Amino acid sequence: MSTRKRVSTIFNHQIPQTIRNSLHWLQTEATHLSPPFLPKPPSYLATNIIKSYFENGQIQEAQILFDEMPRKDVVAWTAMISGYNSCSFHKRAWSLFCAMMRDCRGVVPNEYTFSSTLKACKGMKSQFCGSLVHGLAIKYAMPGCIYVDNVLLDLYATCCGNMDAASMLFGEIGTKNAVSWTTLIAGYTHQDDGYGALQVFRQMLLAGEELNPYCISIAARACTSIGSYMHSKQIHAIVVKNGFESNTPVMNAIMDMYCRCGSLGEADVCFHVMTEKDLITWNTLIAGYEKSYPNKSLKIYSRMELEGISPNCFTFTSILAAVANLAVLSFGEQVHGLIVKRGLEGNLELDNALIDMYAKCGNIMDSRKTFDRMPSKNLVSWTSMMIGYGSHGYGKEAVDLFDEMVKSGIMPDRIVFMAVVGACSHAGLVEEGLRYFTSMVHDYNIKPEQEIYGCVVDLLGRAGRVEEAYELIKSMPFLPDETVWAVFLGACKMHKRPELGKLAVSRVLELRPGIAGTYITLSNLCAADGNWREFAAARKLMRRLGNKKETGRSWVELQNEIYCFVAGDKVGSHMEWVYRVLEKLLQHMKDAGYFPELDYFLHDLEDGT
DNA sequence: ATAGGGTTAG
Repeated sequence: MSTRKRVSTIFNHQIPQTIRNSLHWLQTEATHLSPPFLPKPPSYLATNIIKSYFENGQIQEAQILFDEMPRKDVVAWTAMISGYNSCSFHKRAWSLFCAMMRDCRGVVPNEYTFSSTLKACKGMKSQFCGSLVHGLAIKYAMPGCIYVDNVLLDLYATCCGNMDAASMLFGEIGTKNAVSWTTLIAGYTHQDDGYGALQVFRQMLLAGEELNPYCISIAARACTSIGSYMHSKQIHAIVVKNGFESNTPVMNAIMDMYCRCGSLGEADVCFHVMTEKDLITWNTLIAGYEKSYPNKSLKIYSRMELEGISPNCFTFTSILAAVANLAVLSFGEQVHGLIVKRGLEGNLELDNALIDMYAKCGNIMDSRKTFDRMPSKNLVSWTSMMIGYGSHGYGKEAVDLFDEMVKSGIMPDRIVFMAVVGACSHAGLVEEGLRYFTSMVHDYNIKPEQEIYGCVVDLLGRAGRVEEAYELIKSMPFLPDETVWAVFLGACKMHKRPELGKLAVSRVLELRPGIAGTYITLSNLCAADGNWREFAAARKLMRRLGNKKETGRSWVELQNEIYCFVAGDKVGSHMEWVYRVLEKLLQHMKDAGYFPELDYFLHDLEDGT
């Protein structure tokens, strides 16, 4: 059925048969009627219909009706602009605004038009269009209208990340309302500046502005980015005090906040107390457990299915991440199956999660297949694929992928540089890795921070260029943190450099005391050096700490069973098999010309750690 | 008749 035909069918259903003719008649012929007899202008009706078309997702129908309107007033134009916004066709909304301004019939935009158009600019993430409209808005004397002011604020804060401009605009708003405050706070959280956000939140409370659910959930989000338990508790208290405990979106934000500052227990309590859970409630808890207790994530998911709640893309992204953490390929394949069955294939974020899952479960081929199948990729897709290649030792592939990505016009960020340098590091491609590091700083003007320095130190360190790594650390434009020293320590250990190693240990201990693993490394370094007195001292220090290094566990999956074991394990009926497999592996290793490094292994074992 | 702020992922 052609679209035009469908339009008339819908007309027949929704409004009387004659309406289309009447519309036309009213607009062309009825203008001579005197006021008391003048019916409501016909464009009211048409505009209403346009609105309801958009609400039902019938976009083409709306456009056709609009095109047929003989006289388009500003309200009709604005309804079209906001309609296109509502279905995320921001570019269409923008071109409608341009068309309206070009229209020779001289339609004058009003405050509604400006707020809708500015929203479209935000949707397009176009600072350029935004400034343009800002200028026009000033020309039409729009600032002063709170709706226009707020969306301008939103544009500068959330879309351009220009908090200076945003604060200035905020200061210029004469009578701020709750939306102004929330928008400013949201801008700070968007910049990951939780402290800035909470500061504004505090000012808002001091200014006597009344609290509302929107603003509470955004404040909770600010806490999330700080990761502070104390602040979280305070926000939760505000929720209780103001009686927002029954507001589902607010409680979702509170749960998310607890999950992200590591208080899963508190999140769980909130979850059980909530009487009205929505899909986001479930998704939040599943995502919360994904990192530290992936199996629990899966359990919550199955309970969700039992309660008849239908999962969406968000749910499956977290589930895939949980499966990736468990590294059980057969689970991952099942989840992939579920996604296909639910018809959720082709979602960008899901595909990204699939790339990551297959790589972490050891199936790099299916990672690549997913990657190649994607109709459009974003930076995360490329990065996930590179990380996958890196962890599988395919440095060359990662490097090629990086170059291909740049050629396809995607702008690299610091994380993708970490991915490619990391991949070079694991594959021994030292020169390439250094080249990317230099390129990041010089060609892309990205300021290096701790993490990327850690990657480069690792790159040099692994390759045995320990001195160079040390020089790099010394030349860093800020004080290296414990992660950088820990990476360096690994290199010293690997290449038997006890002197530099001890230096690294002392730095790590200064910056982050209380980690048993550091003492173990220290003692091993002393042992390798033959210095048994220092060895004993290090071990003693560690015991006084009373904090045991978490046992390193290994597992194999055989015929739907997972067999878990630790070094030196003797119990369990399956251990006999484990040792048999181990012997085979050792033989393969030796055949390939590798010999086990026992130095450190023995000492680690001795403590029963 | 047309306009507003709150869940992903490397």
